[in-house]
Amino acid sequence: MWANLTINEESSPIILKLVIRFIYFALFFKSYLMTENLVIVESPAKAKTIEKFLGKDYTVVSSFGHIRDLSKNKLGIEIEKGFKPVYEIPADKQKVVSELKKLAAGAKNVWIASDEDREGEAIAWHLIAVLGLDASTTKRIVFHEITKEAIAKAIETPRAVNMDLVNAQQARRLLDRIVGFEISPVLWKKVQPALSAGRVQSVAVRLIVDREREIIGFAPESAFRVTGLFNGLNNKSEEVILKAECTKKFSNENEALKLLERCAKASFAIENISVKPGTRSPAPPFTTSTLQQEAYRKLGFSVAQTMSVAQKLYEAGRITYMRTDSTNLSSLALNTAREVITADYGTEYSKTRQFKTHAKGAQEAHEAIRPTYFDKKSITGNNNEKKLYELIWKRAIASQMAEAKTEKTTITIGMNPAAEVFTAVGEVIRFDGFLRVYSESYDNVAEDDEKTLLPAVAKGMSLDAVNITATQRYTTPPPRYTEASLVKKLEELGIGRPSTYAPIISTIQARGYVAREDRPGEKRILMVLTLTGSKITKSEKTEVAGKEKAKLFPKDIGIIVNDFLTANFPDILDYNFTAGVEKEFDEIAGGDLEWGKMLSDFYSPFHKSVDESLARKERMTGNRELGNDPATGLPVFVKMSKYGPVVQLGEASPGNKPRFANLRRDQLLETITLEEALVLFSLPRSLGDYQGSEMIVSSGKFGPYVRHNSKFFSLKRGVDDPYSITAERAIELIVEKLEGEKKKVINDFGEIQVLNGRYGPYITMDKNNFRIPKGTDPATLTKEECLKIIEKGGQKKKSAKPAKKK
DNA sequence: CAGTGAGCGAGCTTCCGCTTGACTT
Repeated sequence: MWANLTINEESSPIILKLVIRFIYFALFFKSYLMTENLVIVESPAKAKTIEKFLGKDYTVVSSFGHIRDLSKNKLGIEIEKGFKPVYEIPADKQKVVSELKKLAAGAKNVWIASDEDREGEAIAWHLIAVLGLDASTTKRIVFHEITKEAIAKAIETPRAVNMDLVNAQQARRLLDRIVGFEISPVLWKKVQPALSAGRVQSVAVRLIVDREREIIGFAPESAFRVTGLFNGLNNKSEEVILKAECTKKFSNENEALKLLERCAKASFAIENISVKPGTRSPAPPFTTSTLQQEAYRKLGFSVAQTMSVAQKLYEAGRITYMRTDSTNLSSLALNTAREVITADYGTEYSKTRQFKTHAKGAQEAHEAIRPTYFDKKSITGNNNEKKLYELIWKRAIASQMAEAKTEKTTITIGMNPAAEVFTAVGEVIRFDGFLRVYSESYDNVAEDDEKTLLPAVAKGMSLDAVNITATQRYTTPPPRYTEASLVKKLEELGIGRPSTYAPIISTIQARGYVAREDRPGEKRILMVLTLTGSKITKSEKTEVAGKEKAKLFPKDIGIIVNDFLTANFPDILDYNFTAGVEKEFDEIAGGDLEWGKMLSDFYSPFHKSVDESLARKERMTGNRELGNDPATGLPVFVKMSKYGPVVQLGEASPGNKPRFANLRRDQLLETITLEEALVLFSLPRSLGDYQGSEMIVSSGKFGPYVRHNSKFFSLKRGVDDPYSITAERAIELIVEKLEGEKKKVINDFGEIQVLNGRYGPYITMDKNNFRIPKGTDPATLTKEECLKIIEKGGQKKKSAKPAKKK
């Protein structure tokens, strides 16, 4: 859009200024006078592309998504007037709207080309209303792919706005507003201020809380897994080595020992060899959700990071739209993919196919995510952009390639006298097909599950056991969600949309309901029995269990809110609630249900439970009594205080303030024990003297610290623990920080200092920092030179601090 | 830069889905 041209007039010479003004003027007139046809789409990048296809008679502009919404701070629904919505133009949309109004007034025809889904139809309807267009002459057009043919076809077949679809959107919007704006205030009263609830976020939190409880309740069981290493001579007299696993697992050490004893006296031979051909098919091209999952697994991107990199690629014209639930590819894409595959890999590698979209509630307004031009294997850009682009390219290309042909071989080794059998499974790829380009990653793949090529052996061949090992294995609880696996689960449940997956993840963290955390895990001892020759030895092995990296953990406030909501609003917290209302939205869209009726049927029972939950007196604090402190005999409680989860020693009474201590990050009100709680009262504690002053370790506003000589030294997160830190380690921290501070000072002129900072050397005076010009050696700067730099830098606007949220 | 933790009451918080820039260090 011309208004988005950013040329800095101030810094240009006068002649250039005039030229720039002329260009603005010309563009202004082009839009006003010469526009036969004004086409409005949702995204500015899309507008740019389409304008190229449509030629000079068309001006294509963007609405930047929705232009009107329910009022920001009030409910915005007149419930007693049959759920009449009160729409407003948000402050940040005023400018777009007034520009669109001007353009529309000067155009002969207005074409509205918002997406062909519920939201897009509503955008079209709002545009007609807000821009004051004539609904009977405004042309509503749609296309699912941005190709010349699709756009030309759309222009030939305009239609009117589909009011049923608009009403389905209004029902969705109002339902979400009612749920969010009626339940959230209940939480402010019953739990804590500034909390929130909603159809989507509350279920997302529930998934994480429910999963955590499964993990808490999980009792690991152990079994013994027996593997053998065999050797023998094949019919070419070559020595072969074969690793095989016993098909049976043994529930205890004694049973495993019994098998090993039998193995010691047994002989082994190959009982059977089975070879089965198989195929593997490529995954569909990316949707938003699968892109987020794979970018997380293969590139380690967070969900938000994936979206911001993808946005860059989209704006640069490298990929198609990145917020989509469709696996569809345009016929143009199918053809160019085929050409690239045939040219690069040969005809036998090409297999053109279209994938069906399985996602629940998919609206398929766009194509799948794919490269705009398949012949571009890589692009210029920063590293992340390159990596994500290549991932998208490979996935889309692979989706149009032939299946891989595999051969799975299973060798069965029998014992004589017969007891158990061992099997070795190997897989070879006979034709790589799409695997030549791309193989999909999966969550939670067992590390020793890899299948390899097996040696050439024949049925009946006798084998010797080099060794046979029985290793204790523990069952593992269901995995905690990562950002990406949560998105996958939400999509399966039909909850949330491609444009909201990333915001959902950030909302539930911003509210403090869940947090992305690591856990070091705990060492666990495994029993190992080994048979070598005829001797059985017993040994131990350790493994780390429960180690977590960047997983979503529920926090106490999330658990309390979740329990309150599931108790008071079970229907809305039901995993199938969205699926149910989506069905009704579909009925509204099909003209089979009146949207006002749907809302009123929902509202009466819902509003009743809002009133009932408010009427109950008690507040939710997660209060739990753990027992009595053996030292003082006082009762020990845990609960959610105004500032977070605490343990409390003794009851509060007039004149007696009980002791409080914060829970640690990795503790929950629900699971903390009396012993663990009592440890929390051991802070602040003395670590003895260092250089004649006492070291006191405690935990403050910014986490645990050591205080020495009235200076503070933070403990290292994930390394040090205030309850167990030793004096030696504390001294290390003190020395390290003091030395670092020494290095930080390059030159000290009193009120002016030259310092080494995170972003390199800088000058500081009166708490204001100034950048040192490139090419200047900071060590040689004199006080006068520093003053000059400060004077120059002082002219720049003092940067306003970002608004602080408390 | 290194606590708070009760209760009262003013005034504030909040939803989901479409879209991009703002904004720093």
